Amino acid sequence: MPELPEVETTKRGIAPHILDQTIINVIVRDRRLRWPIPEQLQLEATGQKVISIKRRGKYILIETIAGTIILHLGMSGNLRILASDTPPKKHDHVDFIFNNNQCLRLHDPRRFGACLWTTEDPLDHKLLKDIGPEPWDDAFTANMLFKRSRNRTLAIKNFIMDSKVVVGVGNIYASESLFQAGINPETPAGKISLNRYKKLFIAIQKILEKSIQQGGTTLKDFTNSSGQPGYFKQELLVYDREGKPCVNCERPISKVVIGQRSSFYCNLCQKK
DNA sequence: ATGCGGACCTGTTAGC
DNA sequence: TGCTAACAGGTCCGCA
Repeated sequence: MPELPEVETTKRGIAPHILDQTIINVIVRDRRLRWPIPEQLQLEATGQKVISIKRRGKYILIETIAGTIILHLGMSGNLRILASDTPPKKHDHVDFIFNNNQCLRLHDPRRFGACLWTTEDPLDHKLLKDIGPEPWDDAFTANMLFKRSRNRTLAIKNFIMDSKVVVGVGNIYASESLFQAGINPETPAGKISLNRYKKLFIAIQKILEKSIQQGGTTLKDFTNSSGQPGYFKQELLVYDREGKPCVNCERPISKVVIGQRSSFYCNLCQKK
């Protein structure tokens, strides 16, 4: 479900409800996520006040003095702010109950998500320490993409989806940014010129920004922390538009599987 | 080091 | 209508 814009939308939605609030209870109903929810989380987060809510890549970090809750929504997760007495539904894995009577609830049917606890600097955590720059970091540039891609043979789509290269470009926005940049998704990353990487760099930033403004993309079931959908779907130019006319040339949009993921592109507007 | 494929899951939809 | 197969927004890990 969530790519970076959806995670950012979620973060912005929950932050005002839980910042400076104290966690009075952590209710774990189903520990089974990508990794089991640690018991230490319940023991050590209970009684702690939230001092900041951050996002790094697709991870949401809820910081307290004692440690940090690391959340990942995986493919199907969402976080909701609810009244603390709202009855749980299927796949509601964990509730954080706050002193203001609010409940932050993690729901994740496919269980690819994560809910972890660290007492170290979360950026040093195993899952976070080696990930690449944010799309708006100074470290993320066209030049960096160009240099890092030299001698790489993998498809450009897989290259930009590699979280060690840049975080936050998931399957939807990878297709969209490559369309915007006029690059065929199967092009070997190492064969793309600096000029084309400049276009791609701009496209990635622009698309992610725009999607965040629209509250993310709802394909079927993404909702923000209040249960509202995102509106970026109406701006998708190629994703899930196989056979429909290209907005530039009206040729039907093609679909190809790259790295086991569906990829959409215009065979005329996007060159290898 | 790089690149690929499998693995982890459930729910929904497409197709017979 | 009902069964089955394919597919879905992520990403870690092991192997060649």
